Amino acid sequence: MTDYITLLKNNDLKATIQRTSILKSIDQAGHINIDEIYEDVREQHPTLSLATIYKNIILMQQNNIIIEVPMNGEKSKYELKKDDHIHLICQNCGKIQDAQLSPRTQETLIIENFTLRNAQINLYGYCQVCHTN
Amino acid sequence: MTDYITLLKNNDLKATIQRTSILKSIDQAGHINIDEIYEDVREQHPTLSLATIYKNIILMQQNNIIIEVPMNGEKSKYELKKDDHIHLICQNCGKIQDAQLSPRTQETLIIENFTLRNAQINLYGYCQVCHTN
DNA sequence: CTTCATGCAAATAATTTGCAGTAAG
DNA sequence: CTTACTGCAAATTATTTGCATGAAG
Repeated sequence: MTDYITLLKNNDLKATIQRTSILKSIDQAGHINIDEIYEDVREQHPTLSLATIYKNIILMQQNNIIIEVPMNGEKSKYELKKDDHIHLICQNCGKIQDAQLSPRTQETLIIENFTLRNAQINLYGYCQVCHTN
Repeated sequence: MTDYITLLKNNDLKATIQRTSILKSIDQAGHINIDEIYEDVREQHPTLSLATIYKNIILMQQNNIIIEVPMNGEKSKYELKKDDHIHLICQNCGKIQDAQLSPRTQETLIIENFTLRNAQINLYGYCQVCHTN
């Protein structure tokens, strides 16, 4: 269980209810977009505004607490910053699973004349449940 | 040189000036967003409207003529449909280069319990020019 | 000719901003 | 206490829609 308050303070951000709620929502969902966060946090904090979510999503990205996952044909989702990993996105049910970025894959991504800093890998296909149905 | 008219007709789309202009703009740029397409095509066709671009981008995506490339923190870009490839995105100058998706990389992406249909790989880092400066 | 595409203007959705009041440290 | 954060309303930007006119086949 991540300690959201510490996470914020380590980045010199005040630990407000709004911020910990947003982080909790992202953490629990795994991958979630702005509107879904809004719906989610409103259950506990009905006055929490969309503007606050927008402002904080930007701020937390800048502080590298959360990461944007841009999606094909829909709004970006956000996830807590974790070790490098790849996304398995089910084209049927929409579920996103995280998977390891294997050392073998990493090796194959070393490319001439390009200094790699960060690999963003999204695999689209069918998850086990949708595949077998 | 791709023949835009044939490309459109093969998909039962009328080959209008607007559509061929949009395709030409995308083709020449390699990767380009809606606003940039608009600026670009207006040079030759000042009456071509943004609404037409939006409508056609959607249509051409549905017909698999063009592909959306969602970007971190900015509007999606579009490219002509090509064989699978990966993107090398320079975090300094923003340039996007295409690179081969090597057979070795492909092999390493075979993952248990997931039926892969399409791999979207964006590598962020520094291109040769920006790296050496 | 017939059908479908375009361009415009209006509608809607998404995101950002400014600022007075409020809470964190 | 002081500074930074929030919520609201307004502003801005992005995208979609309806419809009369025009062009493609």
